[in-house]
Amino acid sequence: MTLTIATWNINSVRLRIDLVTAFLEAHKPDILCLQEIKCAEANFPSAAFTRLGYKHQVVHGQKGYHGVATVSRHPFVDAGRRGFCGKDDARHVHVVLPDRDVPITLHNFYVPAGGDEPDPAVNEKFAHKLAFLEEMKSWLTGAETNRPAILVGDLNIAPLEHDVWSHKQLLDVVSHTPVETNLLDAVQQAGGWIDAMRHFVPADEKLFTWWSYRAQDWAASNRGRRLDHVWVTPPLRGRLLGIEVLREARGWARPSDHVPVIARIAA
DNA sequence: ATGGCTAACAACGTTAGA
Repeated sequence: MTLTIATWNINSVRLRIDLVTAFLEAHKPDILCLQEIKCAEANFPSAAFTRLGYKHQVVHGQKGYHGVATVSRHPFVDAGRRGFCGKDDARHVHVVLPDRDVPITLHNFYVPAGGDEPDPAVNEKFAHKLAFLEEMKSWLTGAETNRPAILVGDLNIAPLEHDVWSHKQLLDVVSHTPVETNLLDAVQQAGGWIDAMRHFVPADEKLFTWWSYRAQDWAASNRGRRLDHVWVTPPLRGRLLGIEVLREARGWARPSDHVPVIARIAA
């Protein structure tokens, strides 16, 4: 038995609902975690998911931008959401999945992008991003490490050299600056999280999940970044079966700039 | 080195993405 979990920054779930349903029909994950749904909860296209069997839905949305949702074919034991940095800007939701003995907690995150200037003194969006990560580090520490847990989402940081098309050229670019990559590493260490994507793909191999809309030819220039992540705690390490990055989705009609990442776990 | 694109909305420019 396999538990299949997909994560995808969809960049408007209403605009791209047909892409989402095509993806679900083709890949049939048990659970799909979406980021940047860009709608209020009342406007979430709930029926389209229910029609395909994803009737268990937890949505943390707001009008216009950000927003996350986790939809599933199987019921949740529990669910919740958390506001970070004293805001309720719809960047997190979690669900609890029944498992063999101890239930699995599944976090779905949309970390702030951080704006253009990588200096918290002059750019409050970057300061917010760093504060958000600090809060993640404190909150996800300790207890989680010994429990089965999964953390997915758009973390808006490409931590390793080969998570970007050019390490040197992106060292000063928000998403790959040392202050961000060091802080993300601290979040990971604090919770004992394992990078499930790099568990399967060697660190010296390029691995991207996002390609800018601004490229003339995204596939030819291939100036991507790995901004989307799947982490698991040690109790799930031995149950990791594989990771798939659906690169082809970037070439679909009117695509998101992010592609789905699919994780398979022995159930 | 720069510019390049896409989406939402009490919308036709602004804010946000990264």
